[in-house]
Amino acid sequence: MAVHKKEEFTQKEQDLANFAKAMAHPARIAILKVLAQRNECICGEIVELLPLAQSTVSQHLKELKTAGLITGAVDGPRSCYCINWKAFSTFNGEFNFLFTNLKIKNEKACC
Amino acid sequence: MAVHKKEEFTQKEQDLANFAKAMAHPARIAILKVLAQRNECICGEIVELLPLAQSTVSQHLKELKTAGLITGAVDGPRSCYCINWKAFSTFNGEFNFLFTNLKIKNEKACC
DNA sequence: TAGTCTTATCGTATATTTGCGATATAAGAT
DNA sequence: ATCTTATATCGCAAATATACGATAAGACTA
Repeated sequence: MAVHKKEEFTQKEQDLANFAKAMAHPARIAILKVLAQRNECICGEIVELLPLAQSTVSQHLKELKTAGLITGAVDGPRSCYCINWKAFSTFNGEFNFLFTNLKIKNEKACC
Repeated sequence: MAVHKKEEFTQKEQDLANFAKAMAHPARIAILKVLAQRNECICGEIVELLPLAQSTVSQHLKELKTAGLITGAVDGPRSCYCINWKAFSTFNGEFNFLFTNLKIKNEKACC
């Protein structure tokens, strides 16, 4: 039964969904906010700001990195993460293409 | 252990995460696309377009409705769904506030 | 009333996510 | 070499999500 059928949708649909999924947790939104507000990269300082254990934050960072929303580099004994702005603008473009542009064509919702 | 700590984040972080979560599946992206492309409301026609069972599509529609991304109205023996454009523009605004605007302040990522 | 059509919900199996502590890893300091 | 510090990964438990078939609910039709 529970065989996930995600691969039966188009690549763009999957990409958008994956991007959204990476942001689908308040902890990851909070991490992105921290990274966006600092020009320099942040490492375990994020752990101090969040109500989560270090291992959990590390896991969230990994998910964000895997999804391509952030970049990461090892800097000696610490790790440095930054927002991947390019990925965000790609997402924003795709998102707007799918929805915001179509809004202009449509007039009113019927319900 | 696995006590979800979502409620320990700000309301805006939770709202954004919930919105993203509603879009975090290609089937729901596909449903939104269908709804966005038609001026009139669609009902079980969506089932024909997706590689999923009727009950599964109904479940996805319920999630989208619960998250506020779409509106739904019962029209006799069939149900009618429409994109909630207002919710999308709210999300877009919040999203841009958090990330796109901050991008201007920042110059270059360090990694 | 009975039949049909459309949609929602229930029950269930499986997969994935979330979270933590414990432990491993890796680099700099003593 | 050992200690410390910072981060990643492993292993586990609990919570959620995904999907389907079966069934219920509601509204038209005959």
